[in-house]
Amino acid sequence: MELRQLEYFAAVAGEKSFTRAARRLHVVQSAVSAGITALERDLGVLLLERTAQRVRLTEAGAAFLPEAHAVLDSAAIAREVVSELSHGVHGTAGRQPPVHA
Amino acid sequence: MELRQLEYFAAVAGEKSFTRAARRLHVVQSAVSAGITALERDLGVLLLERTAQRVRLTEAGAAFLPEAHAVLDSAAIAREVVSELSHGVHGTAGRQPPVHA
DNA sequence: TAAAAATACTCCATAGGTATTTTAT
DNA sequence: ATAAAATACCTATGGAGTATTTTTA
Repeated sequence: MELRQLEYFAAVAGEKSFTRAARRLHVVQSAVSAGITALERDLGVLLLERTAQRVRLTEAGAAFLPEAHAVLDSAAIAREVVSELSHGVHGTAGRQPPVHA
Repeated sequence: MELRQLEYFAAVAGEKSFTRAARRLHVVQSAVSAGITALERDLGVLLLERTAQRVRLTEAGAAFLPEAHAVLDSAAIAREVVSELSHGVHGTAGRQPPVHA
């Protein structure tokens, strides 16, 4: 499992399309296809049902999607924490306000 | 940021040693060194202070460590969710009990 | 036939291994 | 002299791109 693959999966699930997801991710459609396939192979389950002109979540995909988002969210927070540190925010009062505040 | 790098970082932080972390991870010491360096370059901060015979967390490293664990934990949960599904657990009652129950 | 996903290929980045060097005790 | 991390080098894997094929509505 790789963070990039989770991003691809979340994008495809959101767009319900490999092609549109690829556009949004600024990569090529075949890269998204390969990434999702690799993730599915790694997990040992199908996440997406590809019926031409429509992409649907499988049961496993539906269960996995919120977890994938959770991983991506925590990764974003991890990055923010050090970013804030190196930008001079040292207090431990609150976490969300990313820029202003 | 990659999950593998977070595993390396967590292991080094836990062992306070690149060499012992490498043993625990079943990879070679230079791989851990390279992985941590890549993570530090990606984040733009030093995470570990290497003084011969001792590895210490920097301030940024100390702040990052619990977040790294959070990412790894959520990734493990994501994996479990689909694993449980494909092993016949369909109910949505509770999450923790991984095997028995 | 049109739109979308999969596949075949090529290229390049990088992860990991071995061996060596550097550094501090 | 020892122990540990960094570095140099090599190889293999795989990620992403281009082009093409397959599929189905």
